[in-house]
Amino acid sequence: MLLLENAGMPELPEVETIARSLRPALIGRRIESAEIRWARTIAAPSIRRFKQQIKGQVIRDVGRRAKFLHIRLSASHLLIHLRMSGDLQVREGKARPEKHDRLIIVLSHSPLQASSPGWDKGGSELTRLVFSDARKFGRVWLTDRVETVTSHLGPEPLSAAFTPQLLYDRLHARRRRLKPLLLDQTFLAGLGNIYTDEALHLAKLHPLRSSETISRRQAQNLHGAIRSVLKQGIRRNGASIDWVYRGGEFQNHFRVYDRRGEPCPACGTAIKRLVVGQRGTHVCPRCQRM
DNA sequence: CACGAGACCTGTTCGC
DNA sequence: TGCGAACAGGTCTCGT
Repeated sequence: MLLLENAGMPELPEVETIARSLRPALIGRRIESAEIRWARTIAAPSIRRFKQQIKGQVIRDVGRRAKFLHIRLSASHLLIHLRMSGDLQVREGKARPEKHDRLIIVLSHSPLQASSPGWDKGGSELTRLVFSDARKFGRVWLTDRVETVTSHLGPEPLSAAFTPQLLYDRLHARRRRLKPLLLDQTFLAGLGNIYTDEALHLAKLHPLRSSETISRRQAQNLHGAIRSVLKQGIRRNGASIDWVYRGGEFQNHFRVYDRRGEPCPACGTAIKRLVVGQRGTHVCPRCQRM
């Protein structure tokens, strides 16, 4: 039995990593059926229509928009948000469903695409795309128009449209503390708790700084820092910590996140943990002053 | 508009 | 060892 496991978690680099690993395994496969094991996982449409509409569609591409996984089908789009504990796996073979499996999509095996030659010669083995999610926060949409789900999102931080000037303008259009603002997906789409802390430290900005006080120079630094930490995260296949561990290794390169009491990589001062907007927040008290 | 608290959920780790 | 508290990568809604 082949298991294609992923870094099951939430921020942009992790979702990008998952999209890249799933793409070759899924493109060209046909959906035979869908089994929903936790009803609330399906955000839209109704479970009945979801099952009915997804059946028979062919997977054309796998990509990402912000933290949404975007699976383009022949006649519609499957959008998946992993939230806190979601994970996507391609499973081959007939193992029993696991405890946290919330949605199981049965795929027909295309003989031209056998992922492991010599295995599964007859194409009789089942292949499944499984959405597992211990905390049940994750959501899945099946829709004709991607924008019905993603229209509220701000700019993609790695796109050409996201410029230092744009960031500066958006920061000055608001009067909010930097950390919650960067986590706000309508302001910028893709950052989560880890990469926000990392970017603010790299830019030497305090998470409580008010957005309209940021200078052009600081906005430029923040812009560079955001792109830098996201690219690094992708290069390292995302971050994996605690019990939701999978393949990434960016956790071995954190500057401040989850490093309370450890030395700042820039100046050696002990990292502090505070709570901002109910989220654990990590700062170097020396590098990041108000 | 900005912000805090509470919800939604389960599992692991911490502190006594 | 046991047990409740605290905490977790996200986002939504409500009240101030």
